[in-house]
Amino acid sequence: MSQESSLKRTHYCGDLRLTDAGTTAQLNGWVKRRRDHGGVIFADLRDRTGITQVVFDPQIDEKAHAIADAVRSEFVLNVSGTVREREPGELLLHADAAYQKDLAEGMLSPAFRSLFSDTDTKYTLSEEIEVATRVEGERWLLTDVENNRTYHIENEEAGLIIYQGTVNPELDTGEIEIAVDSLHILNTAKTPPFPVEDNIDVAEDIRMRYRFIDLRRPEMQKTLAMRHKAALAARNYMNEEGFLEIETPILMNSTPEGARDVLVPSRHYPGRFYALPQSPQQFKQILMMSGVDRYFQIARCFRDEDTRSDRQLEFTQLDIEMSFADTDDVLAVTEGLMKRIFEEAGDIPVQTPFLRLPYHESMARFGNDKPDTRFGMELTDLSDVMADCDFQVFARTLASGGQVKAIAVPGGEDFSRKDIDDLTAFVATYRAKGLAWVKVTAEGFSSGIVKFFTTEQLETAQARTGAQPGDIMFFVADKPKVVADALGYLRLHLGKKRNLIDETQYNFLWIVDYPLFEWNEEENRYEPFHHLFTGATEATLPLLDTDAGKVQSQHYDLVCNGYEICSGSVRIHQWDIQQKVFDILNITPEEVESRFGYFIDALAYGTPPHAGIAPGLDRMVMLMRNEENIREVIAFPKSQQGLCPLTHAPSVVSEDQLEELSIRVDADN
RNA sequence: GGGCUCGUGGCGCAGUUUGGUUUAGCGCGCCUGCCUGUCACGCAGGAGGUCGCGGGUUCAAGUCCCGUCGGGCCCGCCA
Repeated sequence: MSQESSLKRTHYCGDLRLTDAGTTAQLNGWVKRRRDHGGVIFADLRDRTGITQVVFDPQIDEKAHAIADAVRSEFVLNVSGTVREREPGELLLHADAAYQKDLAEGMLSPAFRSLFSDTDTKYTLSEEIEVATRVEGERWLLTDVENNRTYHIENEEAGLIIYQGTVNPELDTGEIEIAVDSLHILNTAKTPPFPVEDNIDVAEDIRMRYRFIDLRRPEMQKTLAMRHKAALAARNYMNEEGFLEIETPILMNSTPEGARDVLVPSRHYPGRFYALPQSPQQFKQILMMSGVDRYFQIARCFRDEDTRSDRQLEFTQLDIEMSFADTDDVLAVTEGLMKRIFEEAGDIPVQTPFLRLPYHESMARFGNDKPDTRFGMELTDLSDVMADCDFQVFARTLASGGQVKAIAVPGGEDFSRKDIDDLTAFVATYRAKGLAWVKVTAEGFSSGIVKFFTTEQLETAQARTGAQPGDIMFFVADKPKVVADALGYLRLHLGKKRNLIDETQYNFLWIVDYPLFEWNEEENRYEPFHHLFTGATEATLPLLDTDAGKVQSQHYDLVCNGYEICSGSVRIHQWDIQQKVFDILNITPEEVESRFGYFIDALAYGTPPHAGIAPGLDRMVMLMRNEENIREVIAFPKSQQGLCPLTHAPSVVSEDQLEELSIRVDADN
């Protein structure tokens, strides 16, 4: 047998079960931990599927045992041997469920101790006892440190069941082990900077610097596998629905609209640059003009803007476009896609169709267009009742065209002065100048500002916010945008902080009926609310000529648990309407020609009505994995400053390379 | 572009407020030895630190000041 074939594994480390006992098996993997008992050595062998305990016993193979002496964490091993049943958990005794308290507190009562010694004096517990809770209220591991003995305790209907044995109920493979008769150390390893296990407390930059070790952790392997499954589910679904996967260029033209482009210098054309796609928007529309009918692509997109915990310089979208389709068609396909991905990759049941919420209603009730609807605390408008109140902050704001809105926080009566100060600082980041509050107590309203309001005003506030005795009402008075931001983010902040959110819930929600244009106060002109090629609803199309601000677009966003996960629209496919949009936006024919010439030209050669959408893969995986940080679901993410912690990209290039590109670097920057 | 925050053995932290009894401490990990049933093994012993970097104040700086680099969160930005 060649070396290569002799190392071929028969199973993955997570595969073996009791039914395999008696057979032989060969495993490859990394050593999670080695436990040397002098006479016998245990090691937990890990690969991406799980862990199997391997035993090096000199009575089985003296040579393997001798080699195992040198084995350390993260060594790469090949082992073969017999799959052996572990000693089953020997039932030791039953105990009353009342002893749960002993276990929870880790302080064993004399009565609990005597249970052990009454069974058999050899089980007498020493003074040094460690209790580890495996599952709260259900399973514990009790270790008698001095006697070096371990007991598994389970809470079942009959009470606590205590057993002793070598089965490890924590491992899927815990009923067997491998009695090793042959060991090859395939490679040694330096001591890892942190242990390869879940729930480690290690700074993110350390994890990123050693990402190849970090990714070995079971949770990370799970994420990588889920990401793969999500992409696979999407591909299969789109294929079944008749979509063609087509690649579009990574090197394309810079578009001055929108986010900053990531630029790539051209060697053939000094001073000219390619841009990496912010999305394949124009190409996918051209594919519709090209008769492709239904297109999709798992597309890498690039936006050179500062990152956030849910934003990266490069990210992945499931880019979709379909011809002869309207809003309902796109939403239906997307709902099916979400159902398929979340159920297949995340094992998360999804009910379709999704609710549709008009943009203005979302803004009014939640302060933004990506509401987390897993909890209440909705925003309520009090502008009408507060207009003639004696609280000058409110009255003056309202007199100058502002707004007063409020939310009620359940159980917020216990907020201290400092809590409220902290929350005031929190809303200040959204430019709110203050945060007024009134507590609702059993005795009535309580706050320094109660005297400025009539009872009727406060009762109306209570009725509208739904505040109950024991709650607190927070008010913000300002320009509508500030009120929406401040209270919207305060709602989210408190929802998380006060544990009002059911983490197991997935609330999918369409946001629809967006305006087509947004008025830019400073520059005194309209701007596209989304992009230049978004179509208008048929009903509001005539307003293009009369009142552009009131035109509704055929744009839609899909929101889940506070994250925008898809964004799309029915596109403009008629030249005359596109022209009107350019006119309203004051884009001159010369500009149109130079920026979108090819696109406008194509539009005139028989463009079918078409519509599309782009679900964000990263955010979907974040949601399914319950992660709040996008870096957790990307194999090799960049830091907040856009650096690759592993390769240190971007890097300085040679003078020769720069010269070829006709680029001179300003050394001061 | 801006605000906040962190940086102390391999990792996680304490010490910095008010400069000096701290020889910079603790837990984990690591190394050596012992141990045949552990799975967070145990026991005994041991090694390991330019306190991010540079400058300054001072008799004296991990601690105070200035600058700088790096990580994170957020605002702006992200059609």
